[in-house]
Amino acid sequence: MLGDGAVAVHPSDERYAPIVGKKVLLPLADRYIPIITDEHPDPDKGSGAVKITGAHDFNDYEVAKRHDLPLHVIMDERGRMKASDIMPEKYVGMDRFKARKAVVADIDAIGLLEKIEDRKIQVPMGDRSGVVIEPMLTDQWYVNAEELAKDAIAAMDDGRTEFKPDNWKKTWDQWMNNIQPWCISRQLWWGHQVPAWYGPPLTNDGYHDDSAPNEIFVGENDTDIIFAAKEHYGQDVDVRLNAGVIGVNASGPVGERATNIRVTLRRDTDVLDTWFSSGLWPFATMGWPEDTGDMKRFYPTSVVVTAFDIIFFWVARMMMQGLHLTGDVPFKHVYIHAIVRDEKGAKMSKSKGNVIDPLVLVDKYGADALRFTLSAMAAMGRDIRLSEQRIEGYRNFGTKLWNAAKFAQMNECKPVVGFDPLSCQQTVNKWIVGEAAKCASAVTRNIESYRFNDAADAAYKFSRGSYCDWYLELIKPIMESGDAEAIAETRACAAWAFDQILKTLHPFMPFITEELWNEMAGEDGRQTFLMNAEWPVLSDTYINTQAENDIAWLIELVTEVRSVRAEMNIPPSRKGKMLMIGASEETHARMDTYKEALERMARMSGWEAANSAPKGSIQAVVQEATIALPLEGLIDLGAERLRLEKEVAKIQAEIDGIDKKLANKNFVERAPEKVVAEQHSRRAAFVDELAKLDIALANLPAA
RNA sequence: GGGCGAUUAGCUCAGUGGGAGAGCACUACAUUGACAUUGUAGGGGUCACUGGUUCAAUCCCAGUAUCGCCCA
Repeated sequence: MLGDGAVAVHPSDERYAPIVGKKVLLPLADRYIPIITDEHPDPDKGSGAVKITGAHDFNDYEVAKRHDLPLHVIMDERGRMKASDIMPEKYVGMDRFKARKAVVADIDAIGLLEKIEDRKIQVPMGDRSGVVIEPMLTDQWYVNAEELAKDAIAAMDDGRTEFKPDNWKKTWDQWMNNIQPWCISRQLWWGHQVPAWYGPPLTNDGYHDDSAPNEIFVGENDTDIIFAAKEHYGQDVDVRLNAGVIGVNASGPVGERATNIRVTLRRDTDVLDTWFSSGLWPFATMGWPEDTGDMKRFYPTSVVVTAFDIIFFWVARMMMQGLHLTGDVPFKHVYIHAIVRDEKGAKMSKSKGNVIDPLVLVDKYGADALRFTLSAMAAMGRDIRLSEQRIEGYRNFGTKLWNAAKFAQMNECKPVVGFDPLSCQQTVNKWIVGEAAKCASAVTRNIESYRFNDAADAAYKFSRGSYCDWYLELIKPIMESGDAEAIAETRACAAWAFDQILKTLHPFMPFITEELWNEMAGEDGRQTFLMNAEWPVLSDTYINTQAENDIAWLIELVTEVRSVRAEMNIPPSRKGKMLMIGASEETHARMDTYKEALERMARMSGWEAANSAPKGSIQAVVQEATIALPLEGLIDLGAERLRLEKEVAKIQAEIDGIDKKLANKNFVERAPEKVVAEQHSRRAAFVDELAKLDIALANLPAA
């Protein structure tokens, strides 16, 4: 109340209309203040008249500005009533809480207190101090952000810097185009102190003129400040820098220019906003303003990785200050990564207490499992709702890798210096070399385009799917074959392919891969740490189509046989002969080549060509061939019939779908030839399979 | 009020203008074999809804519903 500058009423409020423009006497302060109209007061609340304390309330400040009301700051930085023209002497020096009570008591004492109502009001509390914060008008330093923003907006517009994913540019634009002056003064004890110094105004005779505002000197260092101060005060003036007192000492006759003037400057006690200092990070850390080698090499840098809520704070500041101070953008790309939310999808926050501590997860599952999970879930433009089960799944993947390494070691697979993947003779080796090449280029491509989930996925599929599930199984027969040359090649190739796994997985699972990298080398050791090893760049010439087709066929055959056996409940322990009906010469050759692998993986005990399936066998179709597994006595013919009929229905549904398409003239005429041809060949394959299944059904004895 | 995004398997999420996927969960079988923190196989989805564009839409466009975030 002591700092009030007016009483405001709503313009539409008839009750007060007659007295608008008049003045009222402010009790205790003994001042007259005007009655004004403004949109701010709510006529339905209380009396409908609001006292305006411009220097101590945000809303009142706006009203005061609109009506050019005086802004009386009534307390000092310790919350004590400050001596001034408007402050009654009684309250000077009084603490804010005591002063409030004293004011109420004094008003009551002079008989002006009508009533006291209990009201809930919002009071800001200091985060660290825990005390009530008083809104208070003070001098602060501002940056003309609108001006600085122009360059930053332009740099984003012309693509000198790009967002990944680019939809964040809309957010950026919206914010940058509505940017407000940036207050950079912070009342903290830590941080970069504002580089501004205040000096007393001097009259010609060398005496302090209290009525004039202080002089302000800004500079990078003490020398600059003193230089600027001498420029202002005169070269003969002794300028001193002192953190506290501001003052002047002089001697000489009054009315003349004094001699021996000594001026003490006081530095602004505020520090710079954290984001102001942080904005300097990309270049201040590299020796700027010197033209250092680091600056040349790393500025602009390639990418800044951050979260979307930091676009406003850090990214914008780095862009504005970087462009202004160095003339160039700080980075080419801004990768906005996902935010990890809690299981309910809420943003984690310390004050909410829903923070998932990564260290707890690391203790539980390992850093690699957590890191891989985050990578695998980091699809561009989407947040992560962290699922512990998924971390657990990838933890198990790490164990899988460890076991694969153990197997390789048991088989004496060690990296061979100078190993040439193209020299491989064994089909499985040719195949895994090609798979490694495809994996490496997929991981590279996806990392470069910030598609980390796809990169993690490609590395996972290769190491787990291709290498562990198939390759290691397929080389077991070779390892047991006694063929020294084939074994030597396979050992070298298995080690080489495992190295590719370690390299491509290293960004996602740095610890276990580094460890295995070291372990796999055996006593010979490695030339470098894995993290310093060369990233795999494997040419497409490593891809061998013949080997691809061979292994694709093998995988299809094994999968198909496993599937029908499982569906027919044939125990894995029961091996059986495989009869190949209508198989090509190539298939016959493949059956011989992979005999051992098939015995192991498809539970086969030898094979032979046949013209038809014997009674009581289960049958499966793989490409051009029908495979019959004569397991009389073990299979339920009724179940086998049902199974085949289900297959037939599935294939028939596919054919029906394709037929529907092909019957559509518009499709045949307007779709690209390639697409139409593809449908025809798909149909042919299905029809072929259907025919074989029909024969298989016909061969079943009636149930 | 303005802007952005989401809606796909029981759960957490990828994905694509022409044949629907992963991890986990679930079911069955398997334990002298690198691996039970396992293996093999299986079940499970009108890709939110309604219109439009297209020979063709889960995908592109518009609208609706629900949810989330940012700004005022």
